[in-house]
Amino acid sequence: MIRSTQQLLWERGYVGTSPKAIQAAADAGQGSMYHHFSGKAELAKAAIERSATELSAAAEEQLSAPGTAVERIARYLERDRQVLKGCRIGRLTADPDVMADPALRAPVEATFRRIRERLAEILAEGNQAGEFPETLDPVATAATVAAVLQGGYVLARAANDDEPFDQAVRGMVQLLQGVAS
Amino acid sequence: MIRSTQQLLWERGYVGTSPKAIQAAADAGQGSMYHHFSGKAELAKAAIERSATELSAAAEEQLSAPGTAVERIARYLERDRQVLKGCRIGRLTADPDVMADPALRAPVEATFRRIRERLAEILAEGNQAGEFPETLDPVATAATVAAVLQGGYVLARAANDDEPFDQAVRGMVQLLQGVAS
DNA sequence: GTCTATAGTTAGATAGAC
DNA sequence: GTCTATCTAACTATAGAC
Repeated sequence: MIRSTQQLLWERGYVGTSPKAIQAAADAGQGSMYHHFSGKAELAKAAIERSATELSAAAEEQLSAPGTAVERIARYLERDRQVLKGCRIGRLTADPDVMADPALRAPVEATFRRIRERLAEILAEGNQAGEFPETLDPVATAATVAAVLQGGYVLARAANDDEPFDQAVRGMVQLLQGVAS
Repeated sequence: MIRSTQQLLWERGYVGTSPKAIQAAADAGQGSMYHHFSGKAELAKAAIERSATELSAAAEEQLSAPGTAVERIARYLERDRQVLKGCRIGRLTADPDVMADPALRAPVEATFRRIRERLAEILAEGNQAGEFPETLDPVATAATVAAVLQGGYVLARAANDDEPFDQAVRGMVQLLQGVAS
């Protein structure tokens, strides 16, 4: 049931996902759903938190791998993704009801904060290893890397084509390699 | 009425915007709305097209200004924006009903295509002026720049704070300056 | 725990008077 | 052109039986 909610939130967002749709997707009755959850918001909270955890784990997989900072970030950016489906967590920022509910926004905020911190850490390591010129700001660059991903999804969905995403990622990797050389 | 629809689409998206809400915002009756428009979709089409036109014009203002490629792009990225409200056009990519309707998706697609092309043009000019190393790919870098903006909005909304947007932009500008030096 | 019935509310639109 | 009345369906939840 949580899994079905995750899927529906990904595809249709919070406003666009009805309890009835969740029940149909999970093959569960209304009574069942309202027995286990107080309502749509609580179910969404569970689903968002699970998606957030899964996403962080997936990111860590590439980011904790060995290699230079640029290599690790490039692997993170270039990992296989379902580009046209967009980011499960990022898309929630477009949902006013999610942003308005602290319980729903918190995991979204935490996920991106963690990813930016992790990227900044890696970039700072690269800095210390002499991989980058000292002028490179790890925190700002980390935000840029995270933004390229989220923005890449937006551009790809607008175009109904993976290409803009792939270009954005390629451009970002080339820039990092450019300043690292 | 179109203006009210633009505003509501910006704040609540297509799924989250009801005809009744539009009428209330525009201080118009139902009869009036359904006289001028066949329904929600047609009204949304008009609103999206107008927002797209306005956005393209605003972008062109910075991009057509004099200066080096990096300067022009930096001015575009750093222009004053209502960051926490997100991008009026970009947020529509999270709306499955907008993406599913070719008439509604078309202006979204066209807007981003135009902006990416315009950025690529400017970067190519910078290349020809010897501003960048030859390895810089104008098309890919243009997608990266556009993505940083869209992703910056996402990060800022998730954090409920402008800062991640500003950091992402700053990181992007520094990278461009870095490869240009 | 799960089911069915019920209920108040809104979404989205049509009809016909003025 | 605009207004009010009306309509069907969906949304979100509660109640109470089993």
